Amino acid sequence: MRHGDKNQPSKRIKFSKDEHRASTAQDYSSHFGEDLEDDPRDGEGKKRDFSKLELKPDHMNRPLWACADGRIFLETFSSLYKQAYDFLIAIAEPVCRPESMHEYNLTPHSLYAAVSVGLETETIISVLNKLSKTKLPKEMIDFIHNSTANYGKVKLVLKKNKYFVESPFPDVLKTLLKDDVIGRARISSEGSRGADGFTVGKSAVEIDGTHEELLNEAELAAAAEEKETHAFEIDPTQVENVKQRCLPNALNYPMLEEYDFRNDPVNPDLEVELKPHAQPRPYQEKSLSKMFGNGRARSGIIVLPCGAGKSLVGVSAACRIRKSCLCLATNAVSVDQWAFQFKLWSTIKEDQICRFTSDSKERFRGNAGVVVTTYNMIAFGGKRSEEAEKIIEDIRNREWGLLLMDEVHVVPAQMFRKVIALTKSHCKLGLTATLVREDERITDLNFLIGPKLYEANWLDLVKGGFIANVQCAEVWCPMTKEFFAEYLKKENSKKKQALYVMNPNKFRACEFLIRFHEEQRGDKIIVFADNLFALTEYAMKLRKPMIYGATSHPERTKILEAFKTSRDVNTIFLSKVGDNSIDIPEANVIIQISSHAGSRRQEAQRLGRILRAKGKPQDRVAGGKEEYNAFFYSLVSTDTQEMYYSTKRQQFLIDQGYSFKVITSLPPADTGPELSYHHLDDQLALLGKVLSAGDNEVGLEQLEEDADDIALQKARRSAGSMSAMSGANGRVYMEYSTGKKLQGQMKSKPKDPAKRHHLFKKRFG
DNA sequence: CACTGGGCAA
DNA sequence: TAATGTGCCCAGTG
Repeated sequence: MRHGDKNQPSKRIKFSKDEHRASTAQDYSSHFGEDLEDDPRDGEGKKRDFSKLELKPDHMNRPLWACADGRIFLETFSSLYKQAYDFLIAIAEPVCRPESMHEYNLTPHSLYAAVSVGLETETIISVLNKLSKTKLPKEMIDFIHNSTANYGKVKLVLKKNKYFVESPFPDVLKTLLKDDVIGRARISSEGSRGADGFTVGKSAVEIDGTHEELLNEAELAAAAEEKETHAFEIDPTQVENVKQRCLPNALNYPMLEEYDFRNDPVNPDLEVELKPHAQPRPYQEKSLSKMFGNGRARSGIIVLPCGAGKSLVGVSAACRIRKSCLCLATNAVSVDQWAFQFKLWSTIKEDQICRFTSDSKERFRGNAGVVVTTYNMIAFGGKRSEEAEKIIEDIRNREWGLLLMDEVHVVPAQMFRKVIALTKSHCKLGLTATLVREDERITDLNFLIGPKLYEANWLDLVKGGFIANVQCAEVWCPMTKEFFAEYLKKENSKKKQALYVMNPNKFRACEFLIRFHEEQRGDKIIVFADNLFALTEYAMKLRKPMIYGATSHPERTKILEAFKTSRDVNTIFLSKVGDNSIDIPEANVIIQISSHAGSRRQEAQRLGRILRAKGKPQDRVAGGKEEYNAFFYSLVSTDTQEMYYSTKRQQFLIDQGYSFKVITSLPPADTGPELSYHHLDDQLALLGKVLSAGDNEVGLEQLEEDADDIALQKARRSAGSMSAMSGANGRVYMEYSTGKKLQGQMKSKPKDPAKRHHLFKKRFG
């Protein structure tokens, strides 16, 4: 293959075949070197005048436009697209990847990531130049030089539970110590000191013969030079701040965090390996090669879409490092799943792995093991149970080979970021599908964890058949006259929301889509509603089961099991409980009726629920044309705030290259009374209900009735009756009040309905 | 074991 | 946009 494409440079190489290509600097140069000659005009003086940029004579063969401000555009129809993509994703931040033209941005952080995975300054410049239609702007070349000049000069090393800033260049350490934050973070320690006051030592450079293929020549050369190192110790609680000060946008000596795990005699080995059936897919292998590219373990972040097998990447990483591993997840369900994944993919024994959550406090036997727990458990600030206290002490005092962080986009949060300082790890690997937040903190991950090591392109994985091919659609539902009139009257955004979510036309579109997918295609459908009033109204009216926060665990399991196995249960309604960590591989259709404002992460996460590949790749290509096997509908009431939010929400997926088809004609015009709310009377009744829903001023009688209703419903659900869930008794579920006291009551199941009723009387009577 | 309350995140 | 609503976590209670 490698030799074959030399002769056919214009032929697009298949995704799976070139996964391992171009993963080192040499590969990039040699590959492009064969296709394109260096621009002969490179020696000339660089032109500053941007408007007079000249195209190279053979610009047609080159896919890039590089701008002086750091933006880079890639023509996706170029014969060199695939290789250029691999290169760009390594050195630049993808801004937007629509069908024919991608936009990337060269930033100090993206270049930090590039050099972190082994690319050298000159390689970056020469490959860019070869791919560019024009001579590279001088500004860009200077920018690359400046950004990468100090790379690799400083390391952060963990030794015997102490953190050291290490460098072969004592002058660099002096420079760093001039910084206030770093100066204050320094701890003077005893031991051998050099003339500069730094600890002097030799860095262990031993190359494992069996893994030489992982090391390229440049890295070997660099390793050979590394004879003497100087170091100073820093306060473990200041590691985060020190790393931040060293970043490209500050002192510009980004610290390398690598774990030479093969030469760590201090920490006991963990005897595990991958099972033979654990065969990483090409992109998983590629992720791992970025992490382990030079035979050591680099800290950083790997971004793979939902359903693409992030856990195998995590488990593989743990199996390569073969030291104790602390795995963090966002909730208890995830903790169970991770423990399961470790047992599924690796040879880990039952007593080497343990879960640490509020109701499962296990300890592993032996010197090394895997602990799976939650961010909450580590960061918890309150008083701990005695047992938890003991375990947490052990976790804090231990030196972890790998800190594996699931859903790593949560780590910048005030509370969760503490886990980095509270635990001592040689290597940190963060995994996520959605590296976005609606605040500005996502860039903090650069110093909290490390650079982004790899990011898969969703559409490439779709083409490879690894994730489902989803048709995304935004369904425009005009507001009914009456609902719109009320919408315009209301000041309160909450009431406005209630109106556009409950728009009868939206309900009818939803009902139509459910029927269509259930009856015509035999699909399995999830309907998402962020808002509990809408969720219950829709679910009751359509007689479908629903799961929300207060749904008990046995009940959830029962509903999911029915959805999975029963031909009669093909649609379930989920509140935002379904956004994360409920695993529903059967579903292939999503209908969103209400969402959390402009949350891009939620939108992507929900889409992720149906990304798990359905069927075999070959089944999904009909006549050479791609066929959709999953559907994602966003129902939007036109001319309302929802339109604005919807656009915002979609941005992440648009940036991944997805496009949303707009549907304006659902349900079809000739649809009549077979769908709900056909008659104006019904619509007006619904309107009345919606309008009173947001009211705190609910009469006493109403409250009492509600309390009864709620109690009855909950009792039925606890008794496990599916018919109650689906509203088969046909009675109105409940009026909804946002009154604080009532809400408190609604959340939980009263033990004795009669008594509860009495309490209500007391409270409000 | 089921439920409560305080705290946190998106 | 700010404020809000929803869900999950932990520990403590009977």
